[in-house]
Amino acid sequence: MALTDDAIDKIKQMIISGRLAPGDRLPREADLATQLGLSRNSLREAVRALALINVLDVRQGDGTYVTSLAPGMLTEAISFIVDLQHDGSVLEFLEVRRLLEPAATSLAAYRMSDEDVAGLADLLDSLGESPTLEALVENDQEFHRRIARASGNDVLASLIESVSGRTHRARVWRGLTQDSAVARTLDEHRAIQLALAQRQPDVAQAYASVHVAGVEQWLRRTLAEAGDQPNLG
Amino acid sequence: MALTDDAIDKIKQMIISGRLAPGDRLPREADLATQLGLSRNSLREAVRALALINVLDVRQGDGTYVTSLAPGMLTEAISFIVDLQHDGSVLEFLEVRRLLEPAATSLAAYRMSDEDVAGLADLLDSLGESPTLEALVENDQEFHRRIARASGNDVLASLIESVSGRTHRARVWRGLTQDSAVARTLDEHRAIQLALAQRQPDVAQAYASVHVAGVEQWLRRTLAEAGDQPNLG
DNA sequence: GGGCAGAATACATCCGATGACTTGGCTCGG
DNA sequence: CCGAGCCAAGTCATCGGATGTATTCTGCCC
Repeated sequence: MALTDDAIDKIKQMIISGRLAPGDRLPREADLATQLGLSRNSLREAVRALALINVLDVRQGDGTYVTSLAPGMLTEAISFIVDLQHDGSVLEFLEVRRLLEPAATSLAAYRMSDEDVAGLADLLDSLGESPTLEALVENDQEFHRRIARASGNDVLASLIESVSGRTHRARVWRGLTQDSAVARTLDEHRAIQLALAQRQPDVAQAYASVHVAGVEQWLRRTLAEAGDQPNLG
Repeated sequence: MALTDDAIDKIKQMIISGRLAPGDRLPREADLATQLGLSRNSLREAVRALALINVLDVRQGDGTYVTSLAPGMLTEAISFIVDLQHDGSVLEFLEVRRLLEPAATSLAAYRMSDEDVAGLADLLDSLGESPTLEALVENDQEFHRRIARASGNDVLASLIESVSGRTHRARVWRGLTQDSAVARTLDEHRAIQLALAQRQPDVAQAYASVHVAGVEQWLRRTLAEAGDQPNLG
């Protein structure tokens, strides 16, 4: 079907060409439809599709706007797609995460501000003695999110956040079934934070590698033992 | 707006839960609309949005199907989003590519079949003596695509393909403005192929790093000299 | 058995109408 | 003069139905 797809492409081109800048408001549905030579319904399908991947922001009663288009917007969109991957590819996502996370951690050792490094320690402290598994995983995600952001590369941070979401359930599962996992996670977080504080990129990177590889190895072993995959959902 | 968004989410959940498996055909628009309790128009918006990111495959006169959902489908969807990033983030994409590409090349040194390694040599040979810039870039992309695929990690391959698309224009630009770039690219490709053939992961990885870093450094220098960004479009 | 015409099926597109939400201005009381 | 609340305009949300178009299947004809 050419018509609606054309519309999607035209809007995309308007943005790429700069005719529509981030924050700009689009013409009314009716006007834009006329402009592009199609009906309002067809245009709406195009707009909806672009809104799903966060390119457009539709506000009822107000209008439709172009989003910031910052790399950060990649996260949600990619996460949506990533959610649909089957469990069979969790290992692949973990493998990718093992490539990205240490790199980001290394960069963060150079670039993270002293305040933010201290903030990481506070974050870890906030967990208390015997946190719930839920709180732990939440804390885990926030810890890595902050480090990814501190890498100074928004694209990298977005990708990490996206693929991490996919491995989330695996981490919960591990916490439930492997007693030592919780303590080990906490220890490794401490070690990473310390390396960041001491501005040792290589050490921070190594700990990050170990950290992700731990989950990966556990999952590999679990899958091999079980003979098939655990229900990660 | 809850209604259409709900529909998107419901379809997504049907897929995640397994009620809709890859390859399955969805009920007719009218039926599904009734099932989900909304009008055909609204449903169509939801379907269109999911089709844009390759989750659904709509065939006029036939029906709507769930795609394979293989990690490979990530590529097109992510590329679409990546296309919309502004030139300012090209460096960030290159930085990420510099993380992923060497890793994939290293893996390929272990996993690529002998035939495929030989095929890489053929691919490079096919360029001839003095290729056009267009042919070179095309050849360049195919070369890296094959290596990425050979990593055995489809998620990794998809991500590489996505971010590489974004750096494509930068590479063309470099070929146009830096005389030595063409010869250097060819040399580095040869070196990577050779390392793969000799099953030297570390060497292959190093050359891949150098290869990407070359573009990156050139772009950094160019941006610094120009004081602003070249028009990469 | 093969090919073609036509029916059946399903998506594509459009139109017009009505509802719902947001914003901003305007009125009115303090 | 200022603020609260009301009101109207603008815009998207949703619907139902009608018509066009592409694909597939079926059955007839050769």
